Amino acid sequence: MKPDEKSHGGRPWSFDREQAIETAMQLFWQHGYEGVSVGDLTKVIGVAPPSLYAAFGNKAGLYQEAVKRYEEKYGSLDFASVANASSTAEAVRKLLEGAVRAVTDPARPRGCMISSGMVACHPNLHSLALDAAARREVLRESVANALRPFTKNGDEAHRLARYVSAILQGISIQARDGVAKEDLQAIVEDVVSGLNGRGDGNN
Amino acid sequence: MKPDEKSHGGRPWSFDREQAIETAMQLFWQHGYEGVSVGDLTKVIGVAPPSLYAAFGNKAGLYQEAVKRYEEKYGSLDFASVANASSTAEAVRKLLEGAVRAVTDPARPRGCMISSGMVACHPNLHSLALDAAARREVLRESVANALRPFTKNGDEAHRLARYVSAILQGISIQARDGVAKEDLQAIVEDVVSGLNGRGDGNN
DNA sequence: AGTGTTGTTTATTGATCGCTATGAAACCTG
DNA sequence: CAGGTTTCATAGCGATCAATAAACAACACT
Repeated sequence: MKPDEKSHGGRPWSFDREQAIETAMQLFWQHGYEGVSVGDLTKVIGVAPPSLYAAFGNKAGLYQEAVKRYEEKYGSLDFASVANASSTAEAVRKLLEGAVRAVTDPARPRGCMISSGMVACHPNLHSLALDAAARREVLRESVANALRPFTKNGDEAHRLARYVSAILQGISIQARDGVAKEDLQAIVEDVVSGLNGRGDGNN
Repeated sequence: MKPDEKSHGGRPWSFDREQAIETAMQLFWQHGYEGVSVGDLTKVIGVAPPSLYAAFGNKAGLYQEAVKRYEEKYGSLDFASVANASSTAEAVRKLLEGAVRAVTDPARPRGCMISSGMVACHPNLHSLALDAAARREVLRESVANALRPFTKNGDEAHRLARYVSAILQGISIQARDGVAKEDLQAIVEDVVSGLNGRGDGNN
């Protein structure tokens, strides 16, 4: 059984499941899967190993929950702001400016858990690497969907989305490296000015 | 003493130092520092731990040698081809096309050991992470130098170099994810066409 | 109160981590 | 060959890895 499920009696959980996931997410976000041990997790969460294993199965299970939480609460791009953009360039600017704000938020670990997470790992963790790649693919797909109204066809949307995704990944790595927010915004400016000058009839 | 240094007698090395570094580089390149154990290294290199430690000091020492070798033999961009470019856009195209060729070379691990290496790690390895960030910084600086002749001033070169570096990082991650070479080339096309249309007087 | 259920605590498990002490083996010089 | 030097392979170091067995503690229901 997991915390906060209805039970037929029994000792209550001594820790909040959501808060444990939040804490684990922060650690994995900052140091990666291989950079965080179960010992680190139990120490920071303030709970003994058996409780973690009872709640999440194993380390990978907790990681998956952490990534899920990240996607839901921190990792999503500002697709809403794209809706009322007046051009491709403006739409891309909205997306990228929101991403720059997110990856440089001083209240959070730097970078994006999806765009620059699980880039390389031990062969035993290959399935986790595949999952990470799949999440980047999903992210790219959602970018393509958001940009679709501004493109001639679906192919162009997908192509543009791959370009934008590359920028997101680069911005994420540079944010982790400590690059200043203004420098990341300058990248966005370069992207946008390139799109503006292209003359594709959508600006 | 290290392999291939002149000695006053003694048992010869049973393995070639350069080849050991090459093998280690392949492993670190593919799986990252934390994704490769000393056991993996000794197994693939075909040598017992004490020999590795005698030759390289410790795991991090071998890693540094591996990165050095990577930078010298695999990681450098094609700056020579930039020299005779006729515009900013053409110069950037040369750099990025060379990078796409490199990160998708079927004879090598995918991605770039610098651009998308050591992105996150355990706090104990923080110095290695700093080193990785510094190498990305050096790479960006060399891109700036290469593009300087095509820009109005140094600031513009640095700014453009950061943009190009972000693309390199994105391309590297996507290459690791298995994205097709043509799709990565399409990203380059988008970058170049953006630079061409910008009308900065250098195309 | 008594019973069943569930989570917690404590103390480990076997495996693997990075790394090394020891002594035999293989080379040079004389 | 003998003496000196250096690397080798064996074996194992303490520490940490992810994960768990067993016993205790805290709840709901009867």
